[in-house]
Amino acid sequence: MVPNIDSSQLSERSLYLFKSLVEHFIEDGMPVGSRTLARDSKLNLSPATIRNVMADLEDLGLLDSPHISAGRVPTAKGYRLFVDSLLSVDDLNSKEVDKIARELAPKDDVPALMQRASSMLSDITRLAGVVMLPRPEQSRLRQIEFVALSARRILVILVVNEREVQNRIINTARDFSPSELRQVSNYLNEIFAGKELNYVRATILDELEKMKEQVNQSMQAAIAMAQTAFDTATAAEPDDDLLFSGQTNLMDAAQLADIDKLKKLFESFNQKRDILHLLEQAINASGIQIFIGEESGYDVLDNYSVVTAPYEVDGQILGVLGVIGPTRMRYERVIPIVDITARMLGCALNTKD
Amino acid sequence: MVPNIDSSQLSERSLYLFKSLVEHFIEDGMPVGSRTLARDSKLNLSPATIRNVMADLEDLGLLDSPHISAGRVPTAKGYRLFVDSLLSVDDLNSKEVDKIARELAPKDDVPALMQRASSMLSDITRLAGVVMLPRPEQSRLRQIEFVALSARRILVILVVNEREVQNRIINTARDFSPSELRQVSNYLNEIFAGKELNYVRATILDELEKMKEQVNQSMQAAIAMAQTAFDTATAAEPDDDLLFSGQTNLMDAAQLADIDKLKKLFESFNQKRDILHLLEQAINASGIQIFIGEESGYDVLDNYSVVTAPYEVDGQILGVLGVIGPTRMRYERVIPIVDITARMLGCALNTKD
DNA sequence: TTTTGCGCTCCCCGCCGGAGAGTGCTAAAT
DNA sequence: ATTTAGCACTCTCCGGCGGGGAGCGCAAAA
Repeated sequence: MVPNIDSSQLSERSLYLFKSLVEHFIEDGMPVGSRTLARDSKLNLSPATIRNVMADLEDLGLLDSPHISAGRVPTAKGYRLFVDSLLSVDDLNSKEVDKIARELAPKDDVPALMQRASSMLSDITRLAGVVMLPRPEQSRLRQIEFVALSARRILVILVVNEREVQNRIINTARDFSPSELRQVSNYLNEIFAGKELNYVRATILDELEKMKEQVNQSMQAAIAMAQTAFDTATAAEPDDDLLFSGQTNLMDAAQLADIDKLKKLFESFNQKRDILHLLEQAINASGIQIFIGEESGYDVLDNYSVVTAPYEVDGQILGVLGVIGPTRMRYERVIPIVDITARMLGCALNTKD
Repeated sequence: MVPNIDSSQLSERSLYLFKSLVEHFIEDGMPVGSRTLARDSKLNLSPATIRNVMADLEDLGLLDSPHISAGRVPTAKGYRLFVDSLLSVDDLNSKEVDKIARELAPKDDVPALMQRASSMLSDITRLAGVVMLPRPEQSRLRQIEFVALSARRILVILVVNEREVQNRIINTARDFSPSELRQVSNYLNEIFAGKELNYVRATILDELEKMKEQVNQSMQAAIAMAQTAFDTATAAEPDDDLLFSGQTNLMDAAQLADIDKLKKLFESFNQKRDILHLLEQAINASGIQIFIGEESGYDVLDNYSVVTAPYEVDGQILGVLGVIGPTRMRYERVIPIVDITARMLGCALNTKD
């Protein structure tokens, strides 16, 4: 892999021209020629000079030409340099900031809030939005309750993280009386409240072992029953952790050959696996993260870019959100939108506690 | 609107030719000419004769030709006649039946089962699958419980229809003691168990009024509190009642102009409104229902057909499922698949009770 | 170092012309 | 009265051709 280009390796003039070229291309999607660039840039240079510069930039792998006489187009590496060193980020339209703030008012439950955030992102950027839900590993058990539905069917309720509620219905081998159930829930709440779900699941059997002599038979059976509840509860949502929206925005300019790539992209949205892995990479890098084209390593993302930002509460990163669109996107607009949406989502989650 | 054609209005020969034409077109998507038809149909007729017949069929509005010299293509009305009177339905490949049966084994909770059914449909038909979740109006309250999370936050649990559980967290104006909560839930369970959710919501205030003198103050407050729970519970899922899958299957042959129509279709999947209305029409017509092209009245569905079947438990229709694809689909395959999936889903829902 | 001039390459578009597929019509055949 | 054969006609779908336009690279001049 050829190394990325650092802006210090290039003359000011080259950088300036490169920047206007990229901006120009992002604007109207056509390969940019030396004439156009000469006309539009304020430097008074002839097309020939600019051709020389562009030839150099092409040698560095920043530009490419679709065919020998067709103007230049930025490569993925070119976009990389552009967003890393040359981008002047827009101030956000205050109307848009207001809109985000309004939509992300902390009035809903968590899933609805996430859904909102995703729709937000896609609406404002006119691209596809994605939100990774807070990772269940960080879920702490707050309270557990049992409700007897009938003799042998018990509803197990897990209150997690102050706000989320999960429940499972369990068919038991024998009856449990209400007082037994109350006893078990008291016992479990005492030991496990505030602990991580995964920890609870892992240790609940050990506990049972330890308690073998101290508690009575029925209690043991009840705890074993509770364990199956945890097993299903913690294992049950491996695929429900990404929220997409606005995929149709990507169908706007899609032409002939693109449709096939787009189909593959949509399919990877459905399978979620690739996108999830990508976002997981972004979760630890604090701040905006940008994956450009094939450099992400996932070839469904060839010609598409992903702009992400983690959202956090009390400095604790809960998840990642972002936007997916063609590499040729208006980064200077998209970046602040993703950024502020992540912040506001953090706020919304915070004030709810 | 021109009336639909009844098969009795046409000669046997016309019908036979029409049928082979439609089958041929469904097979390979190209307009069918008189030569091809003459060759393939077992009748020994010359192309010229067949041209005459086709001209008649075109006059009746069953066929259309893209341009003057391009063979014929069925119109929506043509497809209508085809599926109503001419279709010979395939026996289903037993491997596929097995697959459906296996996937719809009643091991999951209801939402997962529905999701499975939808994926099923799209996988086997290679079209888009859709499942309408059981209508909440038919939900009967089975049990209501309160769990105190903290002084002023109460978790309300509604057990509905034996298997579904809904819950809401309510912030209350004042504290409620556990015993108060138990009192209220006992009271409500006594009165409302087995009643429809909407009925409960509508009458809970009246009840409160009636009881004004008979019960104490705290009880009244508690019931009022419970009402807010019902309001959110019954009003909260107006958009979460359709499950799509396999949309990407529709991107297969989509060409140039189609991409725009397809985008509109996808958008209407997201908004759900139109499709929901359509499926609601199908809920009362028992058995397979087919909407062909623009005859559905929704112009996003121009050039697309929807094949639906209601699914039921104990003769009680719970919802509708189906498949969406181009009008040019293999009805003889799709229809039995939708049919059997609906039946099996009914079974799966049944054995769970 | 920059510009000018020039020749070259390639895309795009419209045009033409022929092949192919299919039609409609008329007149002949059954 | 049907059915068929024959024929002229209409359209689409290439492939080839050619000019215009955009843009490049290179070399020589400024």
